[in-house]
Amino acid sequence: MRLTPIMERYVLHWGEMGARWGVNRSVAQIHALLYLSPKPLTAEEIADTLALARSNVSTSLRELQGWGLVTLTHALGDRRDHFEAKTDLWEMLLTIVEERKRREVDPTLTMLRQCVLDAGEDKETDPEIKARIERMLTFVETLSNWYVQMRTLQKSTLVSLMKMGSKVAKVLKLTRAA
Amino acid sequence: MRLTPIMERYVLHWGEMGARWGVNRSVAQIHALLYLSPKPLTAEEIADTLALARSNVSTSLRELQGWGLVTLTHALGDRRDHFEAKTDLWEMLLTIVEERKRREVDPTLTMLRQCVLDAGEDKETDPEIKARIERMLTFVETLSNWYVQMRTLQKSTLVSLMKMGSKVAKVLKLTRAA
DNA sequence: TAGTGATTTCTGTTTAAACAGAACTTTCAG
DNA sequence: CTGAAAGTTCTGTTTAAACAGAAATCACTA
Repeated sequence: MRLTPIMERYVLHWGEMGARWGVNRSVAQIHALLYLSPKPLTAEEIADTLALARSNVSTSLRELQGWGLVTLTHALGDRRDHFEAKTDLWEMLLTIVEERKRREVDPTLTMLRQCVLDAGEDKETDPEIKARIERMLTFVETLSNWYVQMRTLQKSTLVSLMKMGSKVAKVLKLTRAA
Repeated sequence: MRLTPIMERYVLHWGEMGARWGVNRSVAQIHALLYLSPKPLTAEEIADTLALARSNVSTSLRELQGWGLVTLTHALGDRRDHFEAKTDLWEMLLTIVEERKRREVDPTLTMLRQCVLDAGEDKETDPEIKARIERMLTFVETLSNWYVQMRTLQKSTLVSLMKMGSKVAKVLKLTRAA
C-alpha cells in the first residue's frame, strides 16, 4: 500500500497526536494506517509503507492488539498474519477509554484510597492536606462512577444524548440561570 | 515544606500519571505538590522539597501557568514569587480539557477538514479511504460540539447531570432495551 | 524432517526529552 | 549607583524511550 499525500498527512498527524497523549508514535501511525486501509495489511506491508523496521511493527501491532484496537485475520492460502483496525469510531473511543480507565484511573483510585486509609493513623500530615487528598478521591470516584453508568447504555442512546447536548439540562429542568 | 510519606506517595503517583498522559513528570509533580499545599510556595521551596533543579522548577511553573492551573501571588514584604494551584477540582478538570481541546483537538479538526477539502480534486486516494477520513471528521466534530455545549452549562448543572448518571436516559425515555 | 517463509525476541544504537548547573538578567534595597 | 536576591535563559549532560538489524524461534510445506 502506497501513501497518497492526503493519507500521509493524516498518518503523520495521528502519530503526532498519539505522542502528545502518551502513545508511541509508531503505534499511533500504524493504527492510523490500519484505520484508513480498506483491507487488512500484513506486517511487512505496514513496515514498507511507513518506513519502519519490521521488528518495530511487530511490537507495535502487539501493543495495538493489547489495547483491543486491532485484530488479526487470515486469508485463505496465505500463511501471513493480516491486521485490521476497528473502524466503528464509537467502539474505538469506548475501547480506548475503557482501557485507560483500567490502566490509569483504577490504580489511581487504589492509591488515593490507600492514602486516605493511612491518613487515619498518621500524625505528621497536615489535616488540610489530608482533606485535599480526600476531596481528590471523591472527585475521581464521581467521574469514574459516572463513566461506569454511561457504559451500561446502548451505543445509540449515548449518541442521542450527545447530540442533544445542553438541551438535556433544559429538558430535565436543571438549568438555573440561562 | 517537607513531604510526609503519604504526600510523597501522592506526588510520585501523580508524576507517573502525568507522564502517561503526555505531561512532563516534573510538571505533574509540582502541580501535585501545589495542590496539596495549604499555602503558596516559592520556587525554591518546591525545588528543595522535590529535589529538582531550580531551573527546572522555573520552567515547569511557567508551563503550569500557561495551562492556567497555577497562579502567582505575593506576600507583603517578600520579593519572591509565591505559587498556588487551583484547588477546585471541577475547575481544574475544565481548565485541562479546555486547554487540550485548544492545543490538540482543534488542530486535528483543521487537519481533517483540509484533508476532506483536498480529497475533492484528488484522483489517487481510494474513495473508501476518503470516506473514512470524512467519518473521522464527523465523529470528532460531534464530540467537540458536545463539549462546547456542555461548557455553557453551570458547574452545578454539570455536577447534577453527572450524579444522575444513566438515569438521565431513563428520564428522557431514551432507553430502548434495558 | 529439511528447508523456507513468517514472526518474535534480543541487543545495541539513535534520538529526543528531561534535567542540572552556570551564566545572565532583572528587581529592589540601601 | 552598587550589591545582593530572585528569576530566567542557555548549554551541555543524562536518561529513557524508540527504533533498527541480527539472531532465534516458530509454523508450515514439500
